[in-house]
Amino acid sequence: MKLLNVYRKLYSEFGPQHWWPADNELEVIIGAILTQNTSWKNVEKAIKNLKPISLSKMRSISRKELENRIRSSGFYKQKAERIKAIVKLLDKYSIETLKSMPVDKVRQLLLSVKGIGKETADSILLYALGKGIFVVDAYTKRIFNRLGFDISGYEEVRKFVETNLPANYYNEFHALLVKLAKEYCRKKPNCRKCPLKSYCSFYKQHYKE
DNA sequence: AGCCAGGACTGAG
DNA sequence: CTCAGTCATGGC
Repeated sequence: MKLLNVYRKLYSEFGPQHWWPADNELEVIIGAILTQNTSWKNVEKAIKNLKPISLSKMRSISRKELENRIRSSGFYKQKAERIKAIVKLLDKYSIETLKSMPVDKVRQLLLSVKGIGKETADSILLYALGKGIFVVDAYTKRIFNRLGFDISGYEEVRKFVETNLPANYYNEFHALLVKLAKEYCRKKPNCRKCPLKSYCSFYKQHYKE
């Protein structure tokens, strides 16, 4: 099973996912932090509470108030801290500046912020800054392993996709993998209807008669 | 009533 | 490098 065929199958099944759901780049960046190990539903309320907060207001807002506004997203103390940290970076490098900088350097900058790991950094690079970076998450690794791709490390998986798929597909592909996981992997019975079941080792082991 | 969400950090082995 | 514990709310 070729990776490009996986993409095609998912796209024809689900269509465009319109990621990242946000009104502007700052919202993508904040959202990337808020959604860490948290369902998107819980993040939406937090985003809503932050809507009236512009970037300039974000600098002066007290930590307590920030915590209260994002409480529904869980881990609210760390996340408030992390948002403060990324805003501090944006103080030195504007979003437009980051867009014009080399990918590797921006990735380094993001990873140097406490609370921003690889997935969050790459989400920002791809969905906020429009860089050619593929975002790997737990779903990606799980699905790939079930499809027989024997790779486990974050960078390994990322390189695998980036060498087997055109860069303009990264955006949609990650979104489609999340969609697939939500629809067919998370809830067990749905596994039977999965569009990739004929290639999935998990399906064969648990549901094939 | 648990278990899990569109993770990251820390410490231990 | 892998792995458990921690952080925390809300939906199912």
